[in-house]
Amino acid sequence: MLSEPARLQLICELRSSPSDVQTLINKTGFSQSHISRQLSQLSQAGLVRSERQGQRLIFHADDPLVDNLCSLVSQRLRQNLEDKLKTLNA
Amino acid sequence: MLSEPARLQLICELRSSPSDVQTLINKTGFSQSHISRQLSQLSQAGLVRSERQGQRLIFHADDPLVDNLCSLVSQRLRQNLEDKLKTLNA
DNA sequence: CTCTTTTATGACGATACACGCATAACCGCA
DNA sequence: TGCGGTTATGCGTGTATCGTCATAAAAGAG
Repeated sequence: MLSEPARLQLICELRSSPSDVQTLINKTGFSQSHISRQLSQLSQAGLVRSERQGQRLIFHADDPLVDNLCSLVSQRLRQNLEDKLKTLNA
Repeated sequence: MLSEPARLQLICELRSSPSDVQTLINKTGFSQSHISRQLSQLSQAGLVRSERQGQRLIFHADDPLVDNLCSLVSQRLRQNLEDKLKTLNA
């Protein structure tokens, strides 16, 4: 799920603040249909849930699993970059 | 890296035991060139390292990051399946 | 140095899927 | 129930990348 840039971007937006599809369209520039499809996948994977608020659906992404995965990977990326810097400076 | 079935399979084999490319060919059925390419990607990502032993390269996959990621995801998958079972039984 | 074995790479077909358009299905509201 | 606005889906296209074959490059053995 997180290996697809669009999905990752969507889930990042949703983690910073739950929002409806229109907001996601504005923030990401993707088409409505594309966003809807990706959200459907994320929802089926349990990484996103939706809650109706009046006419629209508000999507949430409050699964701690994503936090854990991201911190592991980002930590590794940081370390890799630091190593490359060191070899450049040497 | 782990989202690609071939790469995931390769890294799983390597985690159970370090081996050379010929062994990986036998175990996975992929072509030599394909395995070489995927190993190159995995190596660039730091998930695999190679060590020469006589004529051949022995590839290792002893990065704890993979363990951590896999345990997180497998735990979630297990939970999801259990939930589905419960809703089926109910 | 040459030969042989092992690994890496260029080229290319096949396939999967991202992405948008058009449209259908859905749902709250009057 | 009909309407307006929101989300889902069928379909087509384009692109990335998987995977193989042929071949080059690399490195140990003789």
